[in-house]
Amino acid sequence: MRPAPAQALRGSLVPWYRSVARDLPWRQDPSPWAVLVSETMLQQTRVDTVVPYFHRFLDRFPDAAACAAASEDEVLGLWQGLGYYRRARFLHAAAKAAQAGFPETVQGLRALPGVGAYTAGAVASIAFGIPAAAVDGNVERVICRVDGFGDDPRRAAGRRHLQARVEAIQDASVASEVTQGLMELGATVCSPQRPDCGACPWRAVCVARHTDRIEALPNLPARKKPVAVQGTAVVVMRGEQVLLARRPPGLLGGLWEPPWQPDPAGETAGVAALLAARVGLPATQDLHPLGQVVHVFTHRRLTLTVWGMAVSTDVPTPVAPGFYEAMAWCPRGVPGVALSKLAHRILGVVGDGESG
DNA sequence: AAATCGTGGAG
DNA sequence: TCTCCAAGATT
Repeated sequence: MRPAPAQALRGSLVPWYRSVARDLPWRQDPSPWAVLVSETMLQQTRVDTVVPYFHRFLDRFPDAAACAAASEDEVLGLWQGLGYYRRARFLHAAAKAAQAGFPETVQGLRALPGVGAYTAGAVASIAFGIPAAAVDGNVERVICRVDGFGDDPRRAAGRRHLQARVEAIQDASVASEVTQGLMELGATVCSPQRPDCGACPWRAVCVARHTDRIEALPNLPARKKPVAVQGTAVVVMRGEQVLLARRPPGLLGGLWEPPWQPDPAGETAGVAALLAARVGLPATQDLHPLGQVVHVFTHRRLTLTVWGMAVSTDVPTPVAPGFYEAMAWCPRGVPGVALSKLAHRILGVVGDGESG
């Protein structure tokens, strides 16, 4: 069995998409800015998770100019809890870059910060009707299966193959429908496990289905498990205020949190006092253990021992030591800065102690 | 090429 | 509880 002609795939895909397309918020107003925001938020993130963030973000920033005029802290504030926070900083930078004129070509879009091959193709096709390929995880899976493509689609040769195949399926008259139809098919029918082949517009021509390789494709390398890391956090209270620190670019970059650090070589003893001293706080004999927090990132499984400490109200704001960009005393209830889920969990340990 | 970078839902 | 992994980009 040979792969189906691109024209035949397009011909059955587009009518199918028009008949089943979900009513998603970014499909109501496919303006370039709204599409860029949605595509950025949707990177490695589920639709159901993104929807409320998308509404809040576009409500505050209806266009790129509004976002460009805002502070990075405010943009991060609208992103808190969504993860992969670098996306928010990139989007903010892209909004500023777009003040010179929103790019209307694949090349121009690709030059925006945080916009890679997929996002450039998605915005070009959905917002501008350009017949560009947008190969995300859904499209990768759908194409590998319909073609019975057994190579690793993430390697350079595989990526080129998928890119060319989708470009062949594309057409200027239905560019948006092809891009969204391919993703809709992967998201709602051709799922990673137990795909609903009976509902697939391509069931008659799917090579994987006819050779019983549906579950085996796409042929992806096994992913690695997160590495276990131990660390120590310090929650310093000054009356009703808690000490928060702003992280540098990288992990949770730009977000605020109670200070923490990985334990050096598995040593836990004295790390809390060391951390407090580094932050420039007075006598640390008040330090007491409050509990533990476990937080799993994509590549790290972090177990933090949380210590508590109270200082008098005349203690000034500590000087940010090396790692952190800044420190501040913030109201514990409504800090007013962007916090990660990890930070919330650390602060939650204090709440648990008080209520229990 | 391989690491890095969050979070939560589903099975 | 454990595994998988989701509309990726960058270095």
